[in-house]
Parts: sequence; structure tokens; C-alpha cells
Amino acid sequence: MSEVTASTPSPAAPKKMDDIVALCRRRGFIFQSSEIYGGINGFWDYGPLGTSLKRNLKNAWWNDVVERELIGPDGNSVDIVGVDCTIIMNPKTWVASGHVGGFADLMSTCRQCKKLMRWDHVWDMLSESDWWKSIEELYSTPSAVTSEALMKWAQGKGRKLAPGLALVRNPQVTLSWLAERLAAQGNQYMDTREFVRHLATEQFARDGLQTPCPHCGGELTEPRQFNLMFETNCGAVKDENSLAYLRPETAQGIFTNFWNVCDSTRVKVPFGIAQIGKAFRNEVTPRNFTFRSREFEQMEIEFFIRPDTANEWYKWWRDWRFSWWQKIGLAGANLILREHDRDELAHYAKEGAGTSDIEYRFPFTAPGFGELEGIAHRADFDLKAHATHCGKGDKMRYFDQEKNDRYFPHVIEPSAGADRGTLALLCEAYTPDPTRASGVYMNFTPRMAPVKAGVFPLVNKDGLPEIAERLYRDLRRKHSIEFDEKQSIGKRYARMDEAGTPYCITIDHDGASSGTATIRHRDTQAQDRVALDQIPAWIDERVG
RNA sequence: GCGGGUGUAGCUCAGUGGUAGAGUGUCACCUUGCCAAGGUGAAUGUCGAGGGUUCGAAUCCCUUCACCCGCUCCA
Repeated sequence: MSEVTASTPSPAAPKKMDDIVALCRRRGFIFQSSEIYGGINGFWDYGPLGTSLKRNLKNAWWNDVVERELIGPDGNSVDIVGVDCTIIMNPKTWVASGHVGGFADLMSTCRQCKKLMRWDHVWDMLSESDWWKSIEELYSTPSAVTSEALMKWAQGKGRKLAPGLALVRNPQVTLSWLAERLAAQGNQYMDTREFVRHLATEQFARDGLQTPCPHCGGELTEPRQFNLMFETNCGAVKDENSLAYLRPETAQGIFTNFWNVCDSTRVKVPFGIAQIGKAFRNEVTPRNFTFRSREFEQMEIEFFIRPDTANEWYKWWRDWRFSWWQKIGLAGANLILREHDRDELAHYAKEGAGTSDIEYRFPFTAPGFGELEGIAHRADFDLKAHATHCGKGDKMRYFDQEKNDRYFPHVIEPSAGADRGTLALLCEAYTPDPTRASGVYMNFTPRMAPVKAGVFPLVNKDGLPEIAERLYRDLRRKHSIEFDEKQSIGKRYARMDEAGTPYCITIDHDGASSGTATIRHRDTQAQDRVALDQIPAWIDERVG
């Protein structure tokens, strides 16, 4: 245990994820789902404070995106409407979107070193691996590669770099078999890839040519499917025809309703459709508290534009979304905007204006960052795919009256995680402070704070509770307020610190006689004295 | 999915085969009155779950679940 000698707390006291998780549980922000039965991996419940925090986040998003005026890059008001789509959709949706097939990654495990990897990444990883490079060097002049040279490599470099490789584990067998193969093929040159596959194969007759593990050279298992979509059956009969999926993203509900929205409202490109809703992914490894859950909530906008305006809109959305997260409380250096490199772009975004992530430095990712929101130019991939799969094709192009032009609009998609956002707010707000009784306080912005103010009588007598309760009932008509008359005032302040309540209003004896109360500021613990009849306006002004 | 670790009261932990405990928190009352003060009292556990060994299991064995760390995955 380290001694605390300094009288002033370190302003950058480290945040430990375990402590944040403990506070979430202790104060009722987040619980494990179905905990009394031992919980279930990758699922989390929100308690009273957490529900309120997450709702504040979602409401802020919906208000700022759909309801309030937003001025776009062209100086005009940005037009966005909302939808609320089902979680289970016609399964053809997921064929069109590429999730059936594409979402079920083929994975392979190494029999030697037990590492798991995506099958389609193996060759890329191989070409990066040290042992591959070492062989490549050796094989750069194929004529010089003799059994002796290979044996030497197997007993030297190979033993270190690729202990799992057949050539290293069992050089005699592998080499004699290789010689046979070469002879059978008339000693023709084979490319490096094929050559290495031979070196990785011990029993060709039984197993065929092997693909080696990029890490140790060992034998990889047959690729197995890891389907990331949750399956269910729709209707009473459980068979192939009733198979349905829980949506892995909310976006497709927006795309499939694009034509409905165009026909039923008077929106014109550019415009957006927004949705908040649950999505489900059967993640291989749910980890890091709520960061990677199997059931999670997304806040998505699909913003439809003329293709030639993609760059302008992409940049505008990216920058506006970044400033939005800053505004609701992630203002510090823990929030970054990261533009993707070309080679990490999704299949639909290769040729687009770009993709970027808004990332937050969580305690468990530090010094790295974890994704909060992705802003992607998805081009016309989705609308076109649905038009094709539903059989109407080009007939479903959008008609632009103004330009007298038919086209599939391009899409800029700002897609944010509500649970990740809530978690970032929790992590950012968590402020250790050894000088105060609670040892910690949560400095949510007033807009995000689950409780806006606490109202307390200093003592539970002398008419103070009555005054406090009147004020409490008055404030509660508009805001989320707590009233507490039990125990010492310090204890009540401490509890509010942990809940992240920005203001505590206390009725004391002086105040009772002069018609005032003290208002304590959570972050500084300083107090103002304010007249009782002005407190509602004082709170309105600060809480919004 | 693999390897390692952990699991006892809301929380932090003690308890290594023989009656489940402490501190803290929670609640009530008294007292006090501006930052978890003090006093008195109360509630709270299928010892993660299931099975086995034993006269007897929190403790030993097996299985399983959850969490943490590492690998891996993450449209």
C-alpha cells in the first residue's frame, strides 16, 4: 500500500477499470445480466442511475440529430427523419447486405501453438512472419536449395522461428517426401507459397498439402465457421424455411425503408434517416465490461446524398460528430478522430470519400483507443444491393426532380454505440479524489447527469425538512431531483458525488430565516447562497 | 476457442475436513449539525452452480458457469 503524503491530490490520479466497474455495481449504474443465475457472458443490465445516464445520452443524440435545427455545410438546415425498425427482418435482407456468408468468418486454430485466426488472413499474416521471410531468403535462388541446406535451416533458424513446422519437427520424413514430390514433378520450380506448404506437410498421403501457422509454422485445423449472427426461428415449425436472424446492425432497417420514407414524406436528397435500436452479434470473445457485448444499442444515421457531394458531406459529418461527443462531456485528450488507412476499409468503402473512427481512450485500451462511432462513406453499396436482390434493380433509383436525374444516392453513415458512449461517459466522469469522503466523484456534464440536483435539509428538524420538501417538489416538476433527509449532510454529499449529481441544495438555519439555501458545486465543493425563489431559474439555466 | 488466475454478506476480505466470521456499507432509533462524526440495535449468506469422496466439505476430487489477464476475433 503506498502512503498518501501529498496534501493535494494528483490531478491525474490513474483510473482503474476494476474500480469503475465496482462503482457501477455499487451505485446501480450497470449490473451483470441475470446475475442470480451466475450471469451470462456478454450481456449487461442497466440499473436506475445507468438507465438514466444512457437515456440522457440517447435523448441528447435524438434531439440534436432529429429534432433540433442543424445547419449543414451548404448553409441549409439538415433534414433528418426517424424510423424504428424491427429486430427480426426478412432473412433476404442479410443476404443482400453481405452478412450471410460474409459475417460468418472462417476461423482456424493452430494444432501446435493453439492460436486462433481468421482463415482469410492467414496468407497475409504468413508473408509478414519472420520464419516465412527467412525461408524466402533461402529460396531466392531455388537451385541452391539442397536437402543439406534445408536440414541446416531446420536445425538452426527454423528451430527458433518456426518450431511447429513439419520440416523442423520431423526433417527426415519431410525432406524425403519433398524429394519424391520434386522428382515426380520433374524437378520443376514451384513458387514460394507452394514450396512452404510442402515444408509444412508431413503426411501428404493422409492430410494433403498443409497451410502452416503464421506464428509457429504448425499445422492449422480445417477452417470452421464462426457465425456472428444470432439465429432464431420464426413461426411454430422449426426448420430451414423458418430460419431468421437477430439483426447484427440497425442500418439495414433504414436502407430497406428508404423507398417508403421517400414515398411517404417529402424529403429530398440530401436528407438522413436516423434510428436508435438494439443489435446483436455473437462475438467470439465479449470483453472489457460493456465495451464488446453480444446485445448492444446503436444510434445510426444514414445520410443520403448526391454522389458528387460525398467528400463535402463526409468531412462535415465527421467533424460535427466529433464535436458532438466533446460537447456532451468527452472534451479531453481521451477523445480522438482517426482516419482509416485505405487497406483497413470495409468492402463497401474502398473507393469512397473515407472512413473514420471517433475513438476514446478507455482505461482498458490505454494507451490505445477504442471505437465509439464510425463515420463511413458507404457509397451506394446498400441501396443498390437491396434494389438488385429484391428484383427491381435500376427501377428503384432515386429521381432528382431538380437535376432531372436518376441515381442511387450515396450514403454517409455516422454509426455510434450507445453502450460504448455510456461507458465512455462513465470512464471520463470517474474522478478519484482522496481528499473527499467518497474517494471519488463522477463529473458528468449537467445534461448527462442522471440526477440534476439533491435537495437536503441540513438537519432533520426545526422546520427545515418542510422547506426542503417544498423546494424539491417544485424542482421535480421539470427535472430529475433527489430529496434526502437521513443521516449526516456529509454522507448525503458523498452519495451524490458518486452518482455524479452536479448540484446539492441545502436548507440550513440561516437560510430558513432569510429565505435562501446553499448550493454546493460537485466539482469544487464550493457553495453559493441563492434565494429560494430564484433556485428553479438557477437550475433551469445550468441543467438545460 | 486455447492457456493462466479468481469466485465466502451489497463491498473488501479472514476462515485449509468438525457450530460460517470481521471490517465496511445498508436500515431503525438517539444525539449532533456543512462534507461517509458518535452511540444503541437490526437485517443480510443455497461459501458461484451441479455431482462425487467422507460419519462430517467453504475446505479434497470431477464437471460446469461467470469474471480477470494473455492469444485471437471485432462491416
